[in-house]
Amino acid sequence: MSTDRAPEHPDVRTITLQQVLEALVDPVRRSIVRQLFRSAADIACGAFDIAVSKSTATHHFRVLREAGLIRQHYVGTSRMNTLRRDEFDEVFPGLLDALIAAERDA
Amino acid sequence: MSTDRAPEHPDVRTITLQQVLEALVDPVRRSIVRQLFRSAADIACGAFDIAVSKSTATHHFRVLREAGLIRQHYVGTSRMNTLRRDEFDEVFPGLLDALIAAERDA
DNA sequence: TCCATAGTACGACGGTTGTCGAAGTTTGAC
DNA sequence: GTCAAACTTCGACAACCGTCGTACTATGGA
Repeated sequence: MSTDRAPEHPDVRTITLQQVLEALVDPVRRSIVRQLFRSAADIACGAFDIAVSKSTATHHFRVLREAGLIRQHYVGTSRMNTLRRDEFDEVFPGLLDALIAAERDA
Repeated sequence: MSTDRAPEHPDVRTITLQQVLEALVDPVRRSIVRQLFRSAADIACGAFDIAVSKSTATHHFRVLREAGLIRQHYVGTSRMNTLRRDEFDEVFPGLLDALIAAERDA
């Protein structure tokens, strides 16, 4: 009975720098963003290389989504993740690139 | 008896992005950085427009100093603060500008 | 229908951090 | 030498955050 499984995605223009920094100060969440940044395709929650439990991972994805950094949609039982790169860059120009560049070899 | 009042200033090249983000995720510390960014001259600790007690301010300045963002030196009883902008930009190119731009009207 | 897979929701717990006040130190001015 | 100004240091306290396990839901395949 198709419940609404589509999560809320905020308009990036309503996101504050405070939210973005709170999201990206966590190394696990930064790792998720880096993996998305490097990947051409979307990545399922379970396919990330992160060293935390599933419930913790769910928490991190929610924080990233609410900070306007990622978009999520279901494919079967898998939740796919995309970086909202272009939208984000319009509101915070240069920020994502500078952050990624700062950890190029991580 | 001139005790050594010169505080430790880390080489910016040894600073991690993690440290920088932990420093800048705090709105009070970001406000300090913004005020320094806009000012041509150095600013004494007591001359900043921040809404915290002196002991809390001391704490914030230490965090910023240890994150390689500011340089401090005494002039009389006043501790003057400078943004280590050029050095910082070399290690984290574009980051400071992007962050300042994101809160241009704050 | 039954079950495995993929995630989410909900407490709970522990460590970290921002905050303050009180007390101490250093400097410069009178 | 005395005193005020400018910070720092040192606990203490409260709030927040990342973490986990357990229980739950939804989907798709056998």
